[in-house]
Amino acid sequence: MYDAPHADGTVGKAMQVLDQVASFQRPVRFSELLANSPFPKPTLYRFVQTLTNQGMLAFDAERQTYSMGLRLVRLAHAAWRHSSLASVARPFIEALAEKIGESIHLAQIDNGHVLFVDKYRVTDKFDTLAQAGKIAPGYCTGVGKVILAFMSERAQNRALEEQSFVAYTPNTHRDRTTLAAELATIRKARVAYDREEHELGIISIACPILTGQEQVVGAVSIATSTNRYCIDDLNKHWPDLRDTANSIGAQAELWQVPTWG
Amino acid sequence: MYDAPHADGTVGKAMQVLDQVASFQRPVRFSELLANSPFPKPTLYRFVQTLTNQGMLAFDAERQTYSMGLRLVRLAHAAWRHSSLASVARPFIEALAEKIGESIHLAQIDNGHVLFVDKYRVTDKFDTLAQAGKIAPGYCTGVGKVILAFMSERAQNRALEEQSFVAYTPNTHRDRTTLAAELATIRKARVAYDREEHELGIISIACPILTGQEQVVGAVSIATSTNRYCIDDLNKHWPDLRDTANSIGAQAELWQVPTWG
DNA sequence: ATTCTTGGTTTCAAATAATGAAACTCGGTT
DNA sequence: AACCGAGTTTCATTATTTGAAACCAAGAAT
Repeated sequence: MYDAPHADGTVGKAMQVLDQVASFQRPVRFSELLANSPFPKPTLYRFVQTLTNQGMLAFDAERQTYSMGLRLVRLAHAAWRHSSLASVARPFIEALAEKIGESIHLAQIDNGHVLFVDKYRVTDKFDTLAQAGKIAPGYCTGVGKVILAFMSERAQNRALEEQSFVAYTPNTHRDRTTLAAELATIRKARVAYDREEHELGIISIACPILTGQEQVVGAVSIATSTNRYCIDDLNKHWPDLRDTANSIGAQAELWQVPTWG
Repeated sequence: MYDAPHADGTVGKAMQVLDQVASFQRPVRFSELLANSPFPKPTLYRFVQTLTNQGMLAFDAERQTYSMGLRLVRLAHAAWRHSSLASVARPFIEALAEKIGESIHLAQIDNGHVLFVDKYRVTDKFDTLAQAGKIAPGYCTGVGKVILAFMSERAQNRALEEQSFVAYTPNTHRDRTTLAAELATIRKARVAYDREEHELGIISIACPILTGQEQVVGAVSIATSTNRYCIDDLNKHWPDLRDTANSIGAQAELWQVPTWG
């Protein structure tokens, strides 16, 4: 077996339980958790208790179900402001969105996953938490592919290793080889396209957000629907998108210093 | 001393550390944490290590600082959708905002704290994470006071007990007695006002969100600036605000059942 | 150069907390 | 009345956490 996300101590196990609860996309009963848990009944029981006490989980006594706790919202607020690109990126994204009038996505890497940290929709402007925090597969989204393409070889391998390829649409990559080929191309071209690979009717163009030393920290994309535009149309926005990505990258490096103002 | 959020086990302590990092509103060095930590150096060190491994904290090697980790954003996404009123409340808030054209706030209680879970600004519509997750003092905001007023006596006492009164403006309540008097009034009137008690120039009107059994689950408010409107103007919107709050309360109870659709 | 500090990391035996098999409780069956 | 199944508690065993002390590296002071 591979190195696995080996539990570091009790805390690690507890976080594992948190993840498990989150993975059900709905309130969940203890017995359901137990069914796919590596932990024996009393152990799991105590974890769930503790986490509920701590406000990391919420227990609905009425329905005897657990869901994620509000304390997480409080903590995530800080995370979003200090560890995500979103706060730095907002003005740039806003400017870009105003200019071209399409939805803009901002994504980051979280432990191999592509994590959406912000979203600007033309219709209702920023729509953060409803969309942010969502995770998406890396191999079939614009932002995901461009991030993968610019990862270090080591990190890329690790990410691809544990990737299982689900065919969301006829265009979705089905295995590692075809994907690897495209990633190489993307790295050269410095731009990635999603040609209805994740959802039929949705296409996007994505650019990497890089540090001075060419380290990927995230990606921005313009997404649209095929009944409005085609890839070639999106391509016209490439210079703007690239500039936005660069500005965000530059700004991200400058920041951090005055974070404690 | 009072009952304190007594650590339940190792996990509880780790969460305490998370809170501590969040409480600094900026990336923080290990030594700074150590300075106000109840834990001895190696213990704290290991917690911080573990949490970083787990993605609950993020370590900036460059600057040797810790901040909140992105994993929290992912987890909070689920929390927000399943445990907060926000997802249920959105359509109602949106409707109200459209109708009256002022900012709407939605707040909930998280372990005694008033937690903002959503915010709709006229200018840029929803602005969730930038504002949501923020905590605000209960005794000097509209939503806070109305929530306190409708709490059970026990819960209210506990909340007030540990409240320290900071005088943000000349209008802020300075002690428990004057506040208690107003809370009684609020409970009767079923509406609370913030008369520039938290920030000069900002006033608001707030209604409680109640369950069928008159349990507070949160509050909605309309906020505006004194150079646009006065309390009397806000009062004209009271019926609309009350109706919105009631609708949200009703809807919140209906929901939960089909959460797993 | 050499010594002192300060901030961070590691060791290791003792103290503590987590563990899980089994037993128990409590509604709701059969 | 016996029987479930889901949830909860016990308690002796085991594994983890704990923290005093020692260590290390890199600046600052001598």
